[in-house]
Amino acid sequence: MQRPSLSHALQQVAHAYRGHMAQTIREADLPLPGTHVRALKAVCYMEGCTAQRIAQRMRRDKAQITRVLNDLLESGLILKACNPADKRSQLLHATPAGEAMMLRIQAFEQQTLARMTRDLTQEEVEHFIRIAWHMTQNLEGDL
Amino acid sequence: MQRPSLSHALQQVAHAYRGHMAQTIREADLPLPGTHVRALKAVCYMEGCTAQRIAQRMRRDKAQITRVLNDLLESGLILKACNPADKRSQLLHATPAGEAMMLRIQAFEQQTLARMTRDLTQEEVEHFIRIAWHMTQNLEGDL
DNA sequence: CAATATGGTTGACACTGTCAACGTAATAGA
DNA sequence: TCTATTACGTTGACAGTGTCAACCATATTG
Repeated sequence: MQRPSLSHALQQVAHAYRGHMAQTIREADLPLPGTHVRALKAVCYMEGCTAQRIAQRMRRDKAQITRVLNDLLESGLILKACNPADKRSQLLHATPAGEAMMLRIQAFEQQTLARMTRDLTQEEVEHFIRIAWHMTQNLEGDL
Repeated sequence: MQRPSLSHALQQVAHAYRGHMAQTIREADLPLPGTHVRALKAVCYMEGCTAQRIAQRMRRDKAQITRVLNDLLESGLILKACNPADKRSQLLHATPAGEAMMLRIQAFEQQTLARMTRDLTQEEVEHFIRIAWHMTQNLEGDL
């Protein structure tokens, strides 16, 4: 553990991002936890969005996705519709309220991202994203 | 949300790292959650280590640190000793069992980090760490 | 000494994440 | 076609993570 090790740096920045977003959202009286935000984002921006596809995209257990989606459903932010191509699954769509919520949250996210990268160049940020993605791929699959 | 946005990349890589470490440790039958590992690391490598200092370093609530330390105490991995300089606080030390555990876990962590960065240059990793640290700093403090 | 601040503990709670079991529906093979 | 297998979503149970508020004991300051 040198001073800023990779693992430490990773945990800190992820935690800082989560915390900042959570606080921003809380202060705006939008009671929507982080996972819900990410799921709503997926519903808004993925074509033919189903629970399974969200779970794959977020690399999360489908059980968690089910519960999050039910919360969003109860909050009136999304709707489930029959999937004509597969009666087991449901196509997900955002309601107008969901779209509006998404827009507000997007603004907060942009704000957080802007602050986070305020003195970094576009190249540095892209480099960071590329390396993060690379490391994610490297850890994928069985051990 | 372009394809790999900064927030998505960040969440994915942090999640992948956590998951990989957790699985590695679980497969080795070392029932020690991630937070416990990080706290034990702090106890092993910080001079004059107290609960407060761990909380500051990890940027976590001191309540959580208390509980984690009590778990480590019950597992016989650390010891609390009176702090002659301040009777309110306790100096933390790793037991031989704690040191041994730390060594084993360090090996797993090195393994995970090596896999994660296997096709990245030293410069790329250092660049990543520096940017991560920078972003953490940028998000610090009040909103 | 009184007021305040700090280190640590505890209780309560919300959020995150995973596993196993289940019902239903799709699909592949005999 | 009929069965076996696979896939989608749901539910229950549980472990782990993270924070807030209240509290006690000790330090520190005025």
